[in-house]
Amino acid sequence: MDTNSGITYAKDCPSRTVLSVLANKWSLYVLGVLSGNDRPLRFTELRRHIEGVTQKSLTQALRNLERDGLVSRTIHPTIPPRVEYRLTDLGREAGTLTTAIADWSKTNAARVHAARAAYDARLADDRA
Amino acid sequence: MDTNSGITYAKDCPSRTVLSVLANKWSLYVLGVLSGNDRPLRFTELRRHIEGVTQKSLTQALRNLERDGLVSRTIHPTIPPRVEYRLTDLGREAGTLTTAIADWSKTNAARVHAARAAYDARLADDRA
DNA sequence: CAGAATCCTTAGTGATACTG
DNA sequence: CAGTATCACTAAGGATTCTG
Repeated sequence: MDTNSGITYAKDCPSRTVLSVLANKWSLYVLGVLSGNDRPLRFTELRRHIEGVTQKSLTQALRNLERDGLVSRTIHPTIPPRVEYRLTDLGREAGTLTTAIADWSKTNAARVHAARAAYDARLADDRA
Repeated sequence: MDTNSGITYAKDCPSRTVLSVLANKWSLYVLGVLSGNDRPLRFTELRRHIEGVTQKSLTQALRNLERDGLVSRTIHPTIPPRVEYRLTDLGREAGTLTTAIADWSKTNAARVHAARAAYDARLADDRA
């Protein structure tokens, strides 16, 4: 009997595997960008929209998302090659959620940064 | 002029600083657990609810969340010491969003795992 | 263009021991 | 109890080079 009605995240909880993909810096951005565009995007386009991501990290994020069925990858065997990424239905659902987080982050960034500055100031005081 | 109406995540975008905290494995769980309980939780309680987290990682996650004003930390100067963690108003908002993600992960874990298995099987085929 | 492969640096994680 | 401190280790990330 647990008197606590709250949530417990067990090690083998299947949701944790899913969360590990979503709780990733670049995955969040990829979902965000693809959600914001209804047309499929090419690799370099995607990369242009996510400043600071390296080709390696973006490739990896896209592979993980593809693997989990959130993103589909279409290769057009032309020269030069053309690869397009789009959200699957599953990905669109997830995108809605992660976009909500991104939006919240944007509108509350000031509050968070203020809290952070105050915290850091307090720390500096304590050290002095 | 950009013909693309989509989102771009600039390097200096303030939301990215916020996202870096939320896009963290343990932070998500902490917010989830604290959202699920309306009473404040102690360190070890929190840890019991998040299987597999080390004391170091949990401490770090809690510090980051406290720093960003999402979690408040109350020290009761008793012996033995008693430290309680609770969500701030800001944290409660964020918790709603991250809990939505956790819930989605839980209900869709099967679909994701199926996609993953299919992907891995295809890979194995290609290698053969 | 869209990557794969390589090397290298650093950040994250775990285990252990110690403290107010 | 709720941490801090330290060391060892692994995994993630960056820079660069190469290829169909």
